[in-house]
Amino acid sequence: MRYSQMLIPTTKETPAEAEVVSHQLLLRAGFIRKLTSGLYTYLPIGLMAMQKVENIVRQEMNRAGAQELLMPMVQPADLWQESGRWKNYGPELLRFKDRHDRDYCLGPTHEEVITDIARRELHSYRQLPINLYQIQTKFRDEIRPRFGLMRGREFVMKDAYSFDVSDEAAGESYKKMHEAYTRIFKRCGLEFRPVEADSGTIGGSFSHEFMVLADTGEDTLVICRECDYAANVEKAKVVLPKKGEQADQELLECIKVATPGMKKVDRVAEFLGVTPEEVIKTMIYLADGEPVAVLVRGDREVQSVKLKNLLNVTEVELADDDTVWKLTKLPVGYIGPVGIPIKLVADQEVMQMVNAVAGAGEKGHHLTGVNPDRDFTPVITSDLRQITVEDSCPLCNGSLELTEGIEVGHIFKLGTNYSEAMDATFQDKEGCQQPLVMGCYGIGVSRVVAAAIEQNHDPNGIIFPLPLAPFQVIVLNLGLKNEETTAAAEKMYLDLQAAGLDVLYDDRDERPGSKFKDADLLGIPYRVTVGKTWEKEGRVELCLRRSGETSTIDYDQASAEVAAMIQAELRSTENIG
RNA sequence: CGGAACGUGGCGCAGUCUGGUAGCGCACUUGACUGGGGGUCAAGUGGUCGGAGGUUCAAAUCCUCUCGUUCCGACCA
Repeated sequence: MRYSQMLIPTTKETPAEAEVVSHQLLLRAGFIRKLTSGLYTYLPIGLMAMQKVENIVRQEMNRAGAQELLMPMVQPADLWQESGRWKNYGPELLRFKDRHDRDYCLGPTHEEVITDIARRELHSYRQLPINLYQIQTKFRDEIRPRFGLMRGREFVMKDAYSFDVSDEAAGESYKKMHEAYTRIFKRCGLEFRPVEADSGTIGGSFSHEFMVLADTGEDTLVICRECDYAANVEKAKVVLPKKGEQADQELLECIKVATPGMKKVDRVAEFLGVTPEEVIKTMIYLADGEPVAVLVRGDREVQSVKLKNLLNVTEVELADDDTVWKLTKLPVGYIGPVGIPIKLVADQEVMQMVNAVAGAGEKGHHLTGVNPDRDFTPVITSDLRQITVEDSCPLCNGSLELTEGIEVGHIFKLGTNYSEAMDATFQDKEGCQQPLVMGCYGIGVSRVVAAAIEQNHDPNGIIFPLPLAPFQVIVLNLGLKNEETTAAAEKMYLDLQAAGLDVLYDDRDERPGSKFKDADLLGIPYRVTVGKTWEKEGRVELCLRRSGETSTIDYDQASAEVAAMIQAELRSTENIG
C-alpha cells in the first residue's frame, strides 16, 4: 500500500479518554475510532492487524480438523428459553423485540444456535466427532466497558463447538483444542499461559483460560515456580497444611470481652493481643438473595467465585449494612459464628483454628476461646478463600507466584448440559439415543490485538510481533524531491511486494522526522529507508523496530535480503510444535 | 448499581470562581523557505461553548433538569 493513499490518521497527542497503553496506541496509530461506549470502528490498518490474527486462528482451527461456518448474530428468545439462559444470563444479554413483538437477543455466544444445528443435522455416531467454528462479532452489554478493545461491548470472537459420542471422546476434542490454542498463541508471538479456570456462566465441568501475561490484565493467575501448575485465582485450590502443634492445645472456654468500636479484624486483634490469624471473620453474603454467613480466618479473603460454585448459585454479593442489620440486629463488625441464625459455611482452614477470637453476636463484644465443632457447626466446610503466595502448589507443593493476565482464550468441556436441555441426541452403535457430548472454545480475536500491544510496546509506539503486524515492512522514501531516489524507493516497494511481503510504502510529502515517528508508532517490524545513504553510497538502511538495530545493505541485494529475513522469521513461528 | 470528574473547532486544553466582542497549541488550507527523528515564517478555514429550560439589559460563565463520556468502587465486618 502507498501510505499517501491509505487512511492512517495518526495523532501526536494521546486522547484523554484512553487509560491503558493498548487503547492509547490503537487510537494514536489510527487503528480504531470509538463510535460510543464500548463500540469501535476498525480503521483500515486496524482491520488488517485483526485479520492477521483471524488468519492464524483459521489456519490452526482448520489444521485441527474444525470446519468454519457462520451463524446469525440475532437469535430468537425461544432457543435461550430452552437452554434456561433467557432467565439466568443476566443483563449482559441484550434483548429486544421485532415488529411482531417477538423476543430476540444479540448473541453473546452461540451454544444455543449451534446446539440447534446439531440436533437437526447430527443423528448418528458416524457423523462424530465434529467441530464447528465461526469468527464473528459478539455483543455483550458489559456493566462497564473499558480499556478500548480489551473490554468492549461489541467484539470479534472465534467460537468453536465440538460434538462427541462420549465424555472420553470429548476429552480428546478438548485436548486437540488445547493444542490448537497453544499453537495459535505461540504463532501470534505472545507470551502466554494456559491456566485452570472457573467455567462461569457458560456452564460445564472443566476449563482452561489462555492468558497473555501483562500488568494491565484484569485477571490474577497463580503459577507454580516448580511445576506446570497454573490457575486463575478464582479456581486455584488451596491446600491445607497438616494441623500443626496447635492441634494439641488445650481448648479454653468461650469468654465474652468488650471491644467497643472495634469492627475491623486488625483493631480487634491488636486490642486483644492476638494476631489476625487467630481471629475468625464472619461475613454475610446474599447468594441469589438468600443470606449465608461465611467464615474465613481474619487475614484471609473470601474468593467469591468459589463461594458461588459451592452454593451452586448464579450470584453472590456481600450484604450491605442495612441487610445485615435486618438479618442479625447487629451492626457490621460484631457478627460471629456462635449461635448465628443464618446458614453457616466455613473455609476449611477455619476448622483447624483453636481458641480463636470471633464476633460475639452482641454489639461491642467479641468472644475469645472459640472452637469449631464445639461452639459452632457449619453446614458446609470447603475451600473458600483466595489463594496467596504463602500457599503451596496443589500439585507439587512448590512455591507459588501471582501474576496478572489478559484472558484471550477460554476452552470448556460442556458435557451434556446443552444437549440435554435442548434434546440434541444421536444414535449410537447399539441404536440407542444418546445426548451429544459438547465442548466449546473461544478466542477474543479483537482482544488478542490489544493484548499483543499491551505486551509489546515502547515509548515510541507499538512493536508488533511479525505474524500480527498489519505490514511486515515499511519503505521510507526520504528523497521525494529527487526523481532518482524516488524511483529507487518505488522499485524497492514493488520488489518487496513481489517477494510476497505486506509492504507499506511511505511516499508522503512529509519531513523525515514525521515518517520515522509514524513508522515507529505503527509498530511495523522492519523499516527500509531510501534516502541520503542511497544517494551517496548506493545503500539503504534497514532498521528493526524491536531492537532499534540499524544496518545498511547494498541496494541491489536489499529486497532479496529483507524478504529472506522476514520469511525466515515467519517460518520459525509457523513451525512451532 | 454506588461515587467522582469531565463535556468549549478534528485532537489536546485555557477561559467558568468574580456574567460584558470565544481564545491557545496541534492538525487542516494557501504560499515561501526547509528537508535524516513530529521544522520555520506569513496568510487563512473551521466552534449556536453537549442539549433543554430558567435568572439577567447581557450567560461558555449563575440556577434547574437532561444527555453523553471517562475514571474509581462494588463493600473482607
